[in-house]
Amino acid sequence: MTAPSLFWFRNDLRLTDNPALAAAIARGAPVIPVFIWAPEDEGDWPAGGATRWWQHHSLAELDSRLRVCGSRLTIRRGPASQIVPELARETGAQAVFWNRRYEPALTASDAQLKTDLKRLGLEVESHAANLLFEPWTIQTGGGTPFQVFTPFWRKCLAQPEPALPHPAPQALPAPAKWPTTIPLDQLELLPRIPWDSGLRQAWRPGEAGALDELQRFLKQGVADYPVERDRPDHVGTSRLSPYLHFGEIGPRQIWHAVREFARRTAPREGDTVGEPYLRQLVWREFAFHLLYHFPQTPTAPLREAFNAFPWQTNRRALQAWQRGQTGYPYIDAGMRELWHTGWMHNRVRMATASFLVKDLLISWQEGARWFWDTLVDADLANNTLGWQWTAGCGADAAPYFRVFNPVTQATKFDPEGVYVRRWVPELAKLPTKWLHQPWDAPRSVLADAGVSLGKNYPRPIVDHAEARTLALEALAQTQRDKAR
DNA sequence: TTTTGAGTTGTTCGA
DNA sequence: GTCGAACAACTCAAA
Repeated sequence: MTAPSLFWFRNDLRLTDNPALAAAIARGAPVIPVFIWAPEDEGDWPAGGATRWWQHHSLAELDSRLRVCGSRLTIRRGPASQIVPELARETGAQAVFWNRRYEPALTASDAQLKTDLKRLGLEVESHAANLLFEPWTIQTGGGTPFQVFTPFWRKCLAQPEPALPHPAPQALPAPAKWPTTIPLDQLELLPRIPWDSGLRQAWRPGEAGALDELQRFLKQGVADYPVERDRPDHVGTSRLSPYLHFGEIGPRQIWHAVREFARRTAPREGDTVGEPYLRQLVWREFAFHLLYHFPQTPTAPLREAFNAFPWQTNRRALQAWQRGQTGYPYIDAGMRELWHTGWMHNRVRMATASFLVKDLLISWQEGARWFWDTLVDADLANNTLGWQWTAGCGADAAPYFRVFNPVTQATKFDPEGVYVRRWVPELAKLPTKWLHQPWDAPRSVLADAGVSLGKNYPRPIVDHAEARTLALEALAQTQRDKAR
């Protein structure tokens, strides 16, 4: 009887295009798929509530998919440095397979574990699955990491095309005896008080959900993406971010599906259907590249001048922002969409982030923490890049004078107010003309719409024009201090 | 080494 | 109402 192999599932909860899993199967020995729940291994970034919810359902779906292949998922509780060697001993496994992770704490612990396992006489194989280009493979001509997106993008395009995705295995060879598993419920990933109904309505975690979403996007979204992606009131984006985060779909699958779609629908030379979307996919690559090369950035600004920025501590304002009670309907709509569905349209993420950082002068780290806890797609690399970009302290950041105007953004990207009415129902009856700035509405209009400012909807917690001036002064000061 | 061109997503003001 | 310029200066990447 051949000794089995362990396959350790992490952020690659899929059977399709899973190279380490394919390699484990190809080894010819029985394969034992394992998942280890170990929040303590995640360092300063243990999974937030929305992430835990998704994780639970994703694992359930993965287990049923594995069962179709004659296999099953073994679940254990961490830390992984202990559990993996323990499981190897228990099952008599000779080899361990996994796909690589790229977050600083995790690359370090994976490297350590690899060394430890080899010392125990085990074979260990790690594979590339979750990025198109691993962070160390893309370099400037000078051999340094990129800090500006466009040259990074061009360099990526100059690489050989990412490999074609592996097909999903039909079957996994089962061991003679399965190790014991913890029941999924015992991980207690689901909320005790049931606040997750909005999430359940909005999402179907798991590989099948991911593939359906990709098909939906190819059919209805990708061609109009350059315009439609800016409309939070439409479904114009891919909505693949949570699936990508958990690895229920791999970037290579998306890359080649989009390329193939573009070839079929626009066979002309030089046509760029799909390219704007692929560019966004490469922004994700850029985020991982930056996090890998600048591992301090989840908590520290890349531009050190910002260490001296006079961020305010204001619990009441922070809370108003978190709860969608700022008095700016577009901002509140976004924050409530986030709370309700675990996701927010990217257009609105920028506006809400800009509001926290520039209107309230609350640090981007506070915002990043809140997003981390509430997003189903919470991802250290993307979250860090996004917040530092908005705050103006990151790589390739927005110029400091770029302050989003919550009313202008709303009228531009939610022109009929569909988005705001969906998430801020207390304003639903306001005419569109006043919807995005109810404080300017005539009293009679407010009364007719049943809106009583300060009672059933707040007055603005700051005056945007004043806040903008203050922010610009503080930011200009930071620039001057640095220059000195 | 030095130089040059360029850089995701905006807003406001004044002509 | 529309449009272009100003809002800074810096740093990156490549020639």
